Amino acid sequence: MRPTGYHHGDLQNALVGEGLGLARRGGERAVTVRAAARGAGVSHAAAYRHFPSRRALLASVATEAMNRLAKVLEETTPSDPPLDRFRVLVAAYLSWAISNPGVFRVAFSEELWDKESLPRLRDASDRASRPVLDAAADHLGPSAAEGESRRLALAAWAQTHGFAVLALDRQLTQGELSVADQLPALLDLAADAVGVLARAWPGRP
Amino acid sequence: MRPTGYHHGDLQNALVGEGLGLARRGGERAVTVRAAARGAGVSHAAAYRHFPSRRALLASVATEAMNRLAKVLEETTPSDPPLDRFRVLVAAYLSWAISNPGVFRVAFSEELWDKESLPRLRDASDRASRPVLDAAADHLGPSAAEGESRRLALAAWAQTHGFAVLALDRQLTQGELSVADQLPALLDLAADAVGVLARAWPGRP
DNA sequence: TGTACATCAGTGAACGCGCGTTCACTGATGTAC
DNA sequence: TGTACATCAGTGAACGCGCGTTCACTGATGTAC
Repeated sequence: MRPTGYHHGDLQNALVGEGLGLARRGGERAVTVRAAARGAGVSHAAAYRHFPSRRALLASVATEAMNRLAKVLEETTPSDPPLDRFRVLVAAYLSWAISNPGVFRVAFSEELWDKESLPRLRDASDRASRPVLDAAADHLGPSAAEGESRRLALAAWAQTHGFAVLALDRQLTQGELSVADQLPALLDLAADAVGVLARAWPGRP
Repeated sequence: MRPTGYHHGDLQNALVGEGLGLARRGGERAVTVRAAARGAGVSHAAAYRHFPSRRALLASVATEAMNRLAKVLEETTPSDPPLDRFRVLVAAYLSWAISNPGVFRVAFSEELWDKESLPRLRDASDRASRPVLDAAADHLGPSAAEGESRRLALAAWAQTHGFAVLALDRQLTQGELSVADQLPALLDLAADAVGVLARAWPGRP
């Protein structure tokens, strides 16, 4: 539909876009039906033509967020040797999380993963974890059991996710520095730590 | 002051206790001045005799939460060999986080670490990280540089915290199982991963 | 090409909710004398 | 031991806020004929 004064044309996507902006500026709690509608220049009742509830809107925002994270990870150069791939993935994950704190948090919002399954969000999440799983499998080589490379991937992911969350929660700074200022040091530490983990992982030939 | 019908006697502590209960049941968003006062059997205006704002109440709740986590970590048996200490600490951290999800989250609430320092919360946090730092220093031995054992401690903490957060956000389950049901498998995986990390850490004699 | 009409995507007003915070107040406490 | 009084810790009502959600409605669109 072409946009007119009255009909918006693509309100559904516009609302998700606004939701991402709200998440960026204020985190999950800022993602409200009314604010998204306001941002899209539309009455808040109009949003209910496209989303049955705030939860549904938040789920779409989270799915888009998770897909963006997945895209960033997929776009890391996959031709590197496997061990370097870990470093590159860690750097991409941390950089994205720290540049997009509110959006990153919404992607993992407990509120959404709580109850029944949201298949599109689940798919986006699987997509995001694929590059790490692949790197682990490549690194351990074809002789490794599948379960073993999955364990390594989980451990590397937890390690990286932990650094991201702790940094966003200001647990790693000595006080005055902003999170972004500390990114280089953090990348060093995290990439080294994941490198140690992967290199020493049981099952490595 | 002795409690009477009119004067409560220890409202400040009672409000913090209620706040912990609210966090336990509903996470950070459930910790409100009005609900805490309600729980303590007092008008909500009364709470303002003891806390100047909701933020101040939440900070006290978070401080108490962090101190409880610290206590749990301190009470792990410190006589084990250093490498086993990591396993024990990881298990204690994860078990506590998964048994007290809402309280665990409040302890790390971004909202509180955001702005100016809250010295008592910072102290509680330092107290919680002490056992891990000590384990890292013991494990690496006296010849290791202080910075190096700090790096290992941070990496081990991030690893463990990452597992905790991912588990609470339902990122590690295949679907049907509850987080608590998966605790044994999670403990295995996380303790192994931290063990691999520590054993292989650069600088280990 | 023109028109009746079903359908769709908006509007604006309203409901009820729980919240943080403030205010003038009142009941209880403890201390100076 | 008794009493006046300052101080402290409560009460209850009120303000204003933003929210999710629903409702009857209206303007725009596109299709059957």
